[in-house]
Formats: sequence, structure tokens, C-alpha cells
Amino acid sequence: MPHKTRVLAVVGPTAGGKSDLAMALAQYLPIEIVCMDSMQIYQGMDIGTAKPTPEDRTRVAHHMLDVCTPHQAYSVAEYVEAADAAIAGIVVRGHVPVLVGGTGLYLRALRYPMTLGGGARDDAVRARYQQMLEKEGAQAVHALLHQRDPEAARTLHPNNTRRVIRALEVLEVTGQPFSSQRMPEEHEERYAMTVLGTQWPRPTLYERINLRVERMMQAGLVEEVRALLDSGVSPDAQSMQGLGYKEVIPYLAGQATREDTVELISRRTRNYAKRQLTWFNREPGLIWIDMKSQPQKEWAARIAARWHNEH
RNA sequence: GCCUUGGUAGCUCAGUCGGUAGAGCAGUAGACUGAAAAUCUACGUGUCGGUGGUUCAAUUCCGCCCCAAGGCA
Repeated sequence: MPHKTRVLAVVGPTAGGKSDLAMALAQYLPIEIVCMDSMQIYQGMDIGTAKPTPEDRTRVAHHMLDVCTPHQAYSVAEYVEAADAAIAGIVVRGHVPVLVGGTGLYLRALRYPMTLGGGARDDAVRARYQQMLEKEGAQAVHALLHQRDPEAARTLHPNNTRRVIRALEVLEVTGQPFSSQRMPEEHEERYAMTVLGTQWPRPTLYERINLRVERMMQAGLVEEVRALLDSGVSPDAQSMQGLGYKEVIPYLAGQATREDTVELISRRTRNYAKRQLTWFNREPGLIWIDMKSQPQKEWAARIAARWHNEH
């Protein structure tokens, strides 16, 4: 049996310095970066997603950026397939694959074999349940799920209509109950992955977020969003649900002040960072890196040394 | 100086016909299997501006004071 491919992952909340740490790592290891971010996937969304700069991309090869247009909808399953291929390519080149990003579900789907609904997706079915939801309410849809897949209904809150509908969709399209998807065991890991998480004191992290939002505005976030809308991207598009995008749309329409918009983006980004922390705190084997305890360069050197030692 | 309206949770405010009060947001914790920067769940004691008075009992009624906004001089 060939042993599993070794992969490094740098995860953590937004504005936690993941990309910077990865770039610092490049001074010690021959790395290539695989971005693990559900919004950096989209072309033309650079400022709001804090996408790595062209300079960084020249210095170190980056993968999984700009893989689809903002008009399209992207999914975890597509991500896993493409990211697997990117990792394989990096290994062939004799380089070290480094996953960098804050999308917890992408990480998990890459780490473990997950059924992800067994290849099922049907917009028509989805729309039908959506209609039922609007007509009969959340309780009715949940009751239907309870009838067809009691196990799934038990674990999903009736108000979480999005996932209740998804459960119904999977059942209908695949014939397999949503609840039959199980959490894989730890030994089923698909890679030999070292997962590092950037850690900051909460107040510091929140300050970093506030600062970053202000910088994004100064860097032209509003113009970026306007350009996307002008190019025909629907405000309802999946890409426009990204933080900083959905909030700027009302501002462009004159429905909010700049000040309120900045505050709203900052607040929601802080909320998001908290959700990411909840996710990563549960991530098996994750090693938190206290970013305040020593300079980033030191951390990069240590991580590289450890990488060699474990070889 | 006078009049009016306010002063209640970190913020915006509701409320108590007198029995020490509750929403939204923030915050904290959590969930998460082809939308995940999405979606969802749980958690609300604070001298009810201060001080006297009436009362068995005052955040609530009355007096005075302080602060804020507006108006009149």
C-alpha cells in the first residue's frame, strides 16, 4: 500500500494571517499553495475576498483561484475534485502542497471521504420544495422530511429550511436517505495532513477584521462590486452572498451610508470569524498556532523544521 | 431664564393603570456531508439619571436637582 500524500494545511478565521504565514513558509520549503476558500474561487472578486496579490502569485504557485465566473454556482464536491488534482500535480513536481483558507467544509471534505449527497443536485426539485416552504411554512417541510427520513429530521432544526430542503432533495434524487451519510472515522483520512490553525486573542482578531474592512473600502471594494453588477452578475448569485459584496449592493443603490455599510461588513465578518473558530475548534488533530507568541518568520521556520523531521 | 420631550441591558428602544422589567442588535457558546463568507440553534439583573416625599410597597405617582435634544425669550 503506498502511503498517503503528505499535505500541510493552514486554516483559521478571516484576517488571521493565513496567507502571510504561507508566504513566509515559502522561504523554507518548496511549497505550492492550494487556496481553500469558497469565495476566492470566483474571478473578478479580488478585493472583497482578500485574494493573494499578483506578486505573491508570481513568487509562489497558487491553485484553486479564479476557477469559475461569478455568474456560476460552485460546490464543495467540485472543489474537492479539482483540489485533489491540484495536489497530485504539486506532488509530481516534487513540491509541498499547502492548503490555505478558512472554509471549514472544504477542509473536511478534502480530509475525509464524504458522500456529499452522492452526486445529487437538482435545481427543479429544490425549487419545488422552496415553493412548498413559501406556501406552507417551515414546519410543513420539516414534517415531510420527518415522514420520509425521521433520522435526518431529528438532527435538523425546522427553521434551518435550507438544509431541510437539501435533505429532501438528496433523498428524492438518490433514493438514499440524507441521514445515511455518516461521519467517517479518523483513520479514513485521505491525506497525511498536518492542520495548523492561526490563533489570536479575540479582541486582536476583531481589530484586524475592522482594519481590513476599512482597507478594502479604500482599495476600491465598491467599484469592484459595481463592475461585477455591471457585467451582469445577479445580486442573487451565490458569489454575491459573500461578505462585503451583499452589503455593498444596497449601498450602491443608495439605501445605506458608507459608514453604516462599513460597520455592517465588519460586524458580519466578526460573526463569521466566530463561526469559523467554532468549526476549527472541532477539527480533529488541529494544532493551534499562537500568532502573538513569536514572529511569523519564526513560526514558518519551526513549521518547516518539523515538516522535515517527520519525513 | 421659561416651556416641551426624553434619560430603562454595551447600543436602539418597549413596558410597568404602583407589586423591582423585555425585544432587536451587539456579545458569548454551539451545530454543520454537492449553496458553507451560506444556513441555523441556545443564552437577557440592569443602582429602570440623582435625591426627597406619598404608600405596606416607587423604576412607575408628586417635589426638587442633574444631563441631553428641541422650542420660546
